[in-house]
Amino acid sequence: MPRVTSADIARAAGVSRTTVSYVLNDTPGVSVSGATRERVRAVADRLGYAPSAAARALRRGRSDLVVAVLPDWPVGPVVDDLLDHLTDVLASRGLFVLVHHHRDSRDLADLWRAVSPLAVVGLAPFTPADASAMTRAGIQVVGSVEPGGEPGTGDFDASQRGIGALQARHLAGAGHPRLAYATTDDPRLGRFAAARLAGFREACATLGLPSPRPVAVPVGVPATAAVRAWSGAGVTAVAAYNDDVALAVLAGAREAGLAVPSALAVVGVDDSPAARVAAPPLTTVAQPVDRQAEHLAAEVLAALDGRDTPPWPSDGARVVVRGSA
Amino acid sequence: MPRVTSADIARAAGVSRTTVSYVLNDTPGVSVSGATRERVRAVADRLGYAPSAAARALRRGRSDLVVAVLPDWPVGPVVDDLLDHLTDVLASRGLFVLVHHHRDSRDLADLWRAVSPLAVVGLAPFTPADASAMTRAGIQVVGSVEPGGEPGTGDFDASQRGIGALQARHLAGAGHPRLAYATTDDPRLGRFAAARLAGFREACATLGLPSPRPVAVPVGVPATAAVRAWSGAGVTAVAAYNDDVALAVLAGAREAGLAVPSALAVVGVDDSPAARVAAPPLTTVAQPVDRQAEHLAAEVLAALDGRDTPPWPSDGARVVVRGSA
DNA sequence: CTGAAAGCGCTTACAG
DNA sequence: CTGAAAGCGCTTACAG
Repeated sequence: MPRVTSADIARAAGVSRTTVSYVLNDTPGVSVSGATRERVRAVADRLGYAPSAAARALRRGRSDLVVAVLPDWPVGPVVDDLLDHLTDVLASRGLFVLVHHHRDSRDLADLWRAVSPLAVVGLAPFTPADASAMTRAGIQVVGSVEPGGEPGTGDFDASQRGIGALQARHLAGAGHPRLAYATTDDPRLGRFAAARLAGFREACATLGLPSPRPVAVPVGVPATAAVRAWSGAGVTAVAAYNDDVALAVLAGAREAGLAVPSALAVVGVDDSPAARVAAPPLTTVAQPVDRQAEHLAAEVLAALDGRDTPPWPSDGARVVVRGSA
Repeated sequence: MPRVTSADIARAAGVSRTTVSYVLNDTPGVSVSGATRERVRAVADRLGYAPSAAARALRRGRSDLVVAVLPDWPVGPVVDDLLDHLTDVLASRGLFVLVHHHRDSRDLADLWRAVSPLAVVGLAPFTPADASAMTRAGIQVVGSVEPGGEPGTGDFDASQRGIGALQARHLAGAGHPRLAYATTDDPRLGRFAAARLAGFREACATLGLPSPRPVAVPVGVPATAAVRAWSGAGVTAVAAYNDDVALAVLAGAREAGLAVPSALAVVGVDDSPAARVAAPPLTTVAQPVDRQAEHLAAEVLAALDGRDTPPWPSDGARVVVRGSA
């Protein structure tokens, strides 16, 4: 069966397509008699009419879509929250958020052949090439772009580094002279983990502490060997890439018979539910997801309205002190 | 600046729009001279041409989009994996998967005004109304539909119930005569949690055990009171909605001074990294995400090709026995 | 081997 | 208050 179009509605309702459009879109400033309105709606309903998104977008010259591009690594619970929030905020402007899991190796350009979003939100920095291609295609780009393709710059990386620095300062503030860093063994997390580590090491340097080499700790298995090695090297505190890694360190300490936090202090990132009920409860870094989401939404709205983008919320992450450090 | 169109390319390259389309789409069966091909591509590149997805879709009568609709509740780590996988598999057919976090209250119909997917994958059952509206709009619907709007039927619910049943059988098999069920306190999880609970209670009945009333256990805080109540009522084993809830029960047992599993056995769902390194390591139910994703992809492909949909993988979830039960 | 033309389904000035 | 017509940008039969 062929698709039901607005012409079908018009014919069946005995009006023009113009009127159908006016009624179905509640176009302001036009007056259509109540009876006609009702008839058009009834017919549309009866025929199961669904307007063509493609035709709408083509004619209007824009869509109501915002695409959020997720990076090539496991994002963790924080990002899901963030996307939910973003969806809610943009919904109030009639926009729909669609998320693309950018795991495959295809070029983003291919995606834009399939969908024309009004704006794109990057949860990880875009390459300059991707960013300029999108801009030229008339898509608003929100989220950071690596200037010159070099990591380590931009708001996004800055905020990640801030997290690492927070961990270092907390641990140093508790009097630990020798820190370790437990990073992830997931290769996809490369640059994300790198930013947190970099912030951690910079802070160590600033504090006059030795900058540790990172140790890769797989999640879901007790990091017993790593804990023993640290213990042997005089390390009394370790910062982890995230809570899952921190939990693996905690389990390693348990296996190795090291008391936490007296013999080994541990601090994670994410403030996950599991971290809150660990033994001992995990000290961790919490990111203000709500504020981040609101900021992202504000950036999208600003870009669409041609206003200047608001500055990043500065005082974002904070240490949640619990039992482990 | 106005959008660059294929007409601009044609003009600049001194060819017709037909030729531009042939070259840029690598249309098979047409022969365009190598020189022309090169020139067209060069011009398109120089001008930063990006074809209009809307026009393409309108003309072709279909898009290359598959929208996955996430339900109104926190999905957990399993679903992220599943979506990544689905994205990969469908990419090999030139399809793009876009995820919609269906948290807002808007009708799905509104979404279809903004985007016309080829198919929609529901990670939770669709209402019959939504399903039929999508079908009438020419969208292939994959994933279960509630027949008559009643929960509890369909492949999806069946598989969720299987999880609850698995927990009950495992606990009963270990000789526990009196079981408890710890459900989530998240109101959004309503029917999802309900399906697991229903499966659990049915299995209890079949096994001749009393069917417990569920107790809501918030995640991230030790469920000490709940544990004490169970203990006082002679309960020696509890099944949890998921690992986060199970971890909260574990923490409650710790606080209440109950040894796990000897005084209280606990079994979760998800096989999360945190569960694997808990103290004691959590016994849990693992779902075969890869197989589920492959099945979902197969369903989409079958729907698009007009073939019959393959049956659900039957032997899905399994208990991973660790230290807690 | 290449081009002129039709048409996908909508919205919106414009004319009555 | 309502309708005829143009045009968004593409692809693809069709004609040369």
